[in-house]
Parts: sequence; structure tokens; C-alpha cells
Amino acid sequence: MSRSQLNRGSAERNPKGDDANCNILHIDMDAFFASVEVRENPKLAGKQVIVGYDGNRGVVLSATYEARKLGVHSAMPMSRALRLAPHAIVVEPDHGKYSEISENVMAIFESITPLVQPLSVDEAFLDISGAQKLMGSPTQIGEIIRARVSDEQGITCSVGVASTMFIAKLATNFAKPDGLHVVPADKVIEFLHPLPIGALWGVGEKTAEQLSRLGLVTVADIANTPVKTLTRVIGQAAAEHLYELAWARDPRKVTPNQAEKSIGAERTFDSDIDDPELLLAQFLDLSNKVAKRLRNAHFLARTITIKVRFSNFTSVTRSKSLISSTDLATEIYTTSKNLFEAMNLQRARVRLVGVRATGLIPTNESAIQLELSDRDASWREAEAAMDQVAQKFGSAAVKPARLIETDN
DNA sequence: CAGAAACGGTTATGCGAC
DNA sequence: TGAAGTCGCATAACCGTT
Repeated sequence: MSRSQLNRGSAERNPKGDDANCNILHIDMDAFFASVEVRENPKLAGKQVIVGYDGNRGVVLSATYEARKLGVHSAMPMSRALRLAPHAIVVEPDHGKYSEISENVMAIFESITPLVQPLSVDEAFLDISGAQKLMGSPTQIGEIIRARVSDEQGITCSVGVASTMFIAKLATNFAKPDGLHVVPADKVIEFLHPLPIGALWGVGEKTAEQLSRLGLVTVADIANTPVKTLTRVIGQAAAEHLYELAWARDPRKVTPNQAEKSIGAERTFDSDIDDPELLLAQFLDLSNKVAKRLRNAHFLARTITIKVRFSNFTSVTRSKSLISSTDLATEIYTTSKNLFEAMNLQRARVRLVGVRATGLIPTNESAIQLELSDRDASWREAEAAMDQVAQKFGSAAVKPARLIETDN
């Protein structure tokens, strides 16, 4: 790169800092679910709003900054949140709405560059290496996106600007809420090293506890610890990975179109269930849900995993790989039922059950479909017909007889 | 031919992220 | 001190094959 190119995005033109070589943007909606609810119902503006499943066993999914001021944060048990914020307004989540807005926002990103990698419903990385000639500096592009998301979707977002995905993501935390933060390429280490070890990707509560026993508190501490020492507490793979991150070495590229690797559904009950018949009805319902999503996404699944969580919060999983892949609820349910019955529970109190399909392969470009038996073919037709009816009349119109009486 | 070692698939668990 | 729902990834044990 020539000297004149390096100078173009320099600080005098860019009050937010030197964004030369900062080709990665990380964009994160501010308090996404809560912001959407406020947008839908302007009466909520400026209020303490908590989005979460109602009932005694919910957690906070999202909260406005007014509620966060009181210590409320996502994943916090609802009961605790309401003790901290007794006057907060609780709103049930509407995931369909969030998905829709998410798609709109992602479409804005994709109008900037095709190199968009969504991380979740409210977050994405953009590689804007190729967009700058047309649209300006990274900072300028970030501000364009922020303005468009705000104008067109009525919610705010924050942008982290850096030369790697990892640093861009960290930068976003400093941008929030409703801001943009640049970490200049030559200031990465001084930005990164003072942060707590929990800032590193993959370091959660347990790992942080392990590392703090070695006296490691900041990222700088990790960077100054031999990999061998780190290996003793967290294993070789994680140790090498963390050490690299602590020196801001992150070779990942922004990768669009990441294929899904599993599709699942799980449900926590209002109160524990010990009746096997009721639990099987839940497995049937979840199997239907998973099968429908598989067909929608044009995937066949090779392996079915069930999960059972008991009243004491411990969980077990059981899985079975099928001879040939499936997207049929009957097969998924039968497999789930067999796995569950093989556990031989003696009326244990169950808090949650789940069904997950892994080993996904695309339905169309697969020779597997030729192996589907005639028996399967007729089931496929039946379930596909149910998909059609469900699309027309809503999913309540179609469900297996088994569920009509036992549901709720 | 017996047996070790490598290997790849399966199964189960746990952690972490949003 | 009560803990959702969805996902990816790492690890380890086990197992049958080669």
C-alpha cells in the first residue's frame, strides 16, 4: 500500500481516530429486543422495560438502559430483575418481529458489502476492504450504516471499527450505546491489554475462575504467561488460542453464508413434570417443530439428540445416529421416544426437555433422498401437506391428534 | 495368526456466546 | 439462591476396523 493511501484516512480528517487499515466493522443493535418493543409502542420510551418470558421461571432477554441502570441485565432470572426494578414494564418477546427487523438490518449491511457475517439476530461483522473507494473511510461507512438503521428501522446500533474481527467486537463495547469506536491499528495492544481476562472470546465464568487462580487478571497477564503454564489449567488447544488472542492475533476472515450445523427446540415447564405420558407429548411437539424447521431450511438430519433437565438443574443428553438422514417428525419422535424410554426414569421430576437434530446435509444436492423408502415418501407427503395447511391457516390448525388434548 | 496401534465414527458432557 | 432458548465447539471415552 502506498504512503498516499495510508494517509488518506488519517486523524485530521477523522476526529474519531486513525482508522487506516481498519477494514472490519462489528455492528450490534443496542438492547435489541427492548428497543424494538419501544419502537412498536412509543409509550414505553424512556421507561424501564424488560423483555422476557413471563411466569415464575423466565429470564431477562433484553432490557432498556433505564432498567439496566438498576442492575438488570440479560440472562438474569426475572424474579431477581423485578426485585431490582419493581416498576419495570415486562413485555413478552415476539421473536417473529425481531427476525423480521433483523433481516431488514442485515439487508442494509449487504447493500454496503457482500462480506457480511451475521453472528446472531442482532449482530454482524462486515469486511469493508472493497467498499471504501466508493463509500469513504471505515468511520464514514460506520456512520452511514448507523444513520440508515436508525432512519429506516427506528432503532439504534453501535459500531466497532478495527483491523481484526476480535478487536472490532471488543471496540463495540466502548461504542455502546448509540456510538462508534475506532481502535487504530497501532494502538491495538494498549487497547487490549488492560481489559479483564473475561474480555477474551471463550473465557467465561469457569475459565476465568481457573485463570484467576494463577493470579491472572488482565489480558496483559495472559500475554505474559507461557503457553505451557496456561495449558496446565485449560488444555493445550484453548491455551494456544487464548495466547494468540491476547496478542491480538486473530486470523479469522469475515465469512458470509455460514451453513447451520444443528436445529433444535427445547422447553422449560411452568412446573416440573414426572408423568412419562406428558413428557412424551412434549417430545412429540418438539419433534414436530424441529422437523418443520428442517424442511423449511431444506436439511436432512443424521443424528437426533434429546436433552432432559431435572429439578435439581442437572442435565443429561442421549443421542442416536440414524441409518439414513431424515426431516420427518415421525422418525424424530420415534427416535426421541426410544432414547427417552431407554433412560428408564422412575418418575423423576423433569424441568426441561429438548430435541436437537445434527449432522445436517442439504436436502436437494444430496443423493440420500433417492434412498428414502416408499414408506417415508408417503410420510413426507403427509407432513409436507401439513406444512401447507399450517402456512395457510396458522400452525394451530394442524397438529397430531396426540397433542390436541394434552397441549398446555 | 495374535496382538498393538492408529483411526474414524458415535455418544455424552460441559462451557461459552448471544 | 434461581437459572430461557439456540447454537457452536472442545474433550473424552468407547467401539469396531484396519
